[in-house]
Amino acid sequence: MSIRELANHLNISIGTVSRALNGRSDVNAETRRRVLEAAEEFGYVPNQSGRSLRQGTTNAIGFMVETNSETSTHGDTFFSSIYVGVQKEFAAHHLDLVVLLCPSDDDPYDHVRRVVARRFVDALFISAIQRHDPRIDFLIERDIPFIALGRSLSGGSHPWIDLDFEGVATKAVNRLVARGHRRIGLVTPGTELNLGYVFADAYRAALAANGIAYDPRLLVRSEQTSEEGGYHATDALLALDTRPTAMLLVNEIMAIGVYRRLHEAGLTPGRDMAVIGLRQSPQARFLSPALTCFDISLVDLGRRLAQGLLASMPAYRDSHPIGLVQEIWPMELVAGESDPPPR
Amino acid sequence: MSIRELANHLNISIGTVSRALNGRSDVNAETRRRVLEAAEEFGYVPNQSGRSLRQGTTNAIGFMVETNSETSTHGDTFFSSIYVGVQKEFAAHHLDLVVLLCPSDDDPYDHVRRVVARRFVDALFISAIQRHDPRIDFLIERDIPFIALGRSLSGGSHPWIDLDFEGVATKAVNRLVARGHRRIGLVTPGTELNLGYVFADAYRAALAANGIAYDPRLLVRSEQTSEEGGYHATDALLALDTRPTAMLLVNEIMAIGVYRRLHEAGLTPGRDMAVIGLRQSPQARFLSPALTCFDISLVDLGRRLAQGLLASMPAYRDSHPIGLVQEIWPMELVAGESDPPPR
DNA sequence: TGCTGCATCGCAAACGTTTTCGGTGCGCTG
DNA sequence: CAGCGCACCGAAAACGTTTGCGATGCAGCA
Repeated sequence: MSIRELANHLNISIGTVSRALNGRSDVNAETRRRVLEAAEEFGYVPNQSGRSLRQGTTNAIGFMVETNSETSTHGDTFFSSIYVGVQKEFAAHHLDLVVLLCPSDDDPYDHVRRVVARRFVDALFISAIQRHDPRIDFLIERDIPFIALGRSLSGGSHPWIDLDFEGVATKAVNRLVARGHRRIGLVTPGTELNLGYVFADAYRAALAANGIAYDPRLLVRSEQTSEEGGYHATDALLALDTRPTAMLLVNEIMAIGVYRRLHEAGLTPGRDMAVIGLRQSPQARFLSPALTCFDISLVDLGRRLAQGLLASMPAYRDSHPIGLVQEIWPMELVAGESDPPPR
Repeated sequence: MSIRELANHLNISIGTVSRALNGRSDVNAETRRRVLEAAEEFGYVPNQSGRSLRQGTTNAIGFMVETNSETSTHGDTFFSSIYVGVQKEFAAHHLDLVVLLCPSDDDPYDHVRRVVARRFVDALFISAIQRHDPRIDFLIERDIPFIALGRSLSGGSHPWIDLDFEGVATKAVNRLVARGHRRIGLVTPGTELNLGYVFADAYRAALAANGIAYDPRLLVRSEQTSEEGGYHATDALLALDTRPTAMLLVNEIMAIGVYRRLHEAGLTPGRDMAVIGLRQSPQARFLSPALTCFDISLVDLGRRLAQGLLASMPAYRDSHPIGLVQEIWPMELVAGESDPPPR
C-alpha cells in the first residue's frame, strides 16, 4: 500500500495526501478527513525508506551497547531501565529507539563509523565511554548528534551525563573509615573505561584525606564487572597476607560473586567483610545481608539522556530549549547491613 | 558522500560504481580496484535508505521484546545471551539486529503492525508468546518472515522454537517425589503467556502419574516473574495451613526473591523448603545454597533462532536449506543443593 | 467590472541506490 | 573482410516520499 494507491483511490494527488497526513495547513478540512479515514481503513503507514530518502532523516535513534562473547553488559538491568526512560521521552516525538549491539570482536569505533555512514539512525547514545574514546572525536567531526553516558578525556564540548563516581567513592570511604575500617579494598574495571580511573582517583584522594596510606595491592582491576569478576576479585583480596576489612565495588552485580566467594571461604558478608556497591540492577536487592549501596533512578536518567540528545538535534532544539547537557548525577546512599564496623 | 560524487571523481558512471561495489562480474578488474580504493579513501558507504527504497529490503532484522514500566523482561540476561547467538549467525550475511522494545502501555499487536507497515525491518523475532497471539496470525497473513520464541495456539504452520517445559516440569516433579516430597508448589506466570499453561499442565500430569492429588492452592499464578514475583509467591505458599515442602519455579530470577522471603520467615532454602528453577540468567548462579535448575545454552538457542528465521526468508533460503524450524529444546538438569528430601 | 489575495490543490523535482537494457569496441572465427 | 560473441560500460527507469512552485477558483473590495 503506497501513497500513490491511496491517492488514486481518493482521486486526489499524492502531494495532497502527503500534506494531509503530515498535518499541513494548506489542505481542506474535509479532504483531510477523507484522507485520514482512508489511511485508517487500508492501514496505510508511510514507507520509512522513502521518507528517509527524501528527508534525510530516519526517525530512529540508536543506543549503542557492547556485548561480550557470552552475554552483554546490556545483560544487567542497568540499560533496560534506561531504555524505559528514553522511550518515555521519545514517545511524544514519534522517534524509535533501536538498540545497536556491538559484539566484542568488533571495534566500537568501527561500529559507530559504519552505523553513521549508512545513515541508519539520526542520532546516537553511546555508553561504556573510555578514557580516550575515538568515537567522540569522530561523531563531533561528522556533526552527528549524540550524547555520551560517561565522561571522557576525548573530544571538545559535547553533551554527556555521568554518575557522580567521585562523590560515591568519597562518601563510601568516609563512611567506612568513620566506622573504623582502615584497610579498604577497591574493585574497578580492568578496562579502559573512564569510570575506573575516576573512581580510583577519588578513592585514593579520600584515603589520603583520612590519613590512610594507599596500598596498591588493595586496588583490584577486574576485567569482568560481572558476578565472576566479583568472585575472582575477592579471591585476590583474600589471598593477601593482611586482608582488607572492607570492599568497595563499582557495581552491584559483582556483589553476588563477592558474597559467594566469602561464603566459600567460611566468611560472612557484612560480619567478616564489609561490602559497599553501586546499584545498577535490582537483582542484588535481595542479597542477604542487604547490600549497602548507592542508588539512582535509571528511568529518570534515561529520560534526561533523551532530553539532552534531543536538545542537540537541530530538528528538536526548539522543543527542548535546555542547552548543552553536561551533568553529573549524584547517587544516594541506601544503607543496608553489609558494612558494619570491623570485628 | 553519495555514489554520484564517487562516480564523478572517478569519471565513470554511477551504475558501474554500484556494480563494482556489489561484486558484480560485468566490471573490469582494474575498474573495480579503482572504485574500491576510492570508496575506502573517502569512507563511502551506501546510503541505507536509498538502497532499501530500491531493493525493498532493509537488511535489518527486528527482535521484539516487551518492557514494563520500570525495567524490562529484556532486563534479565536471558535475551542478552540470545542476541549474541543471533549476531554470530547474522555477521556472515551483513544483517543488522535491531532490538525493538515494546513498552508495556503499548499493545504488542499494534506495535508489530506499525513496525511492519513502516517496512523498518525485513523480518522479526517475536518472544513472550501468548496462548492466543494475534501477532502470529497477522505476520502470516502479511507474509512477513518471522520466528517465534515460544509456541502458541494461534496461527498455522510457522517457524518456532520453544523450551521443553513439559520435560522440565515432569522431571522436576519426579525428582522431588523420588526424594520424598508430596506437597509441591508451582509458581507460573499469571499472564496469558503460553508457557504458563504448558508448564502447569505438565505439572498436574506429573503429579497424577505419581498418584498425588492436585491441590489448586499450591499453584500460584504470579503477575510478575521477577524477584518480587518470587517473593510474593512464597508469601502465598507460606500462608497455607499445610505448607508445601518444595517449590517449582518457572525461571531462576524468582528464586532470589524466594530465598529472601524464606530467610525472612526464618527458614533456610533447601533445608526447610526445596526449590527448583529454570536457568535463564547467570545472576542466580551464585545463590546459596546453589539452586538446582534446568539449563540450556542460550547462545546456541539464539543461533538456531537466527537460522530458522533465515530459512524462512526467500533471499536466504538457499543458504539455509533446513526447512521449517519447529523445535522443542530439551533442558539439562544442573543439580544444586536446594532440593534435598524434606526434613 | 477588474483587481488582489487567499485557500486549495496538482505537477514535478529531488533524495541515493540498484538493475535492466542497449551500445561500443575488441578479438576471434570462418 | 564480414560476422559473431563477449567484456565492459553508460543511460535511464524505478523504488515512495516530501515539498517548492505554479495554477485554479472564489471572495472581497474599489
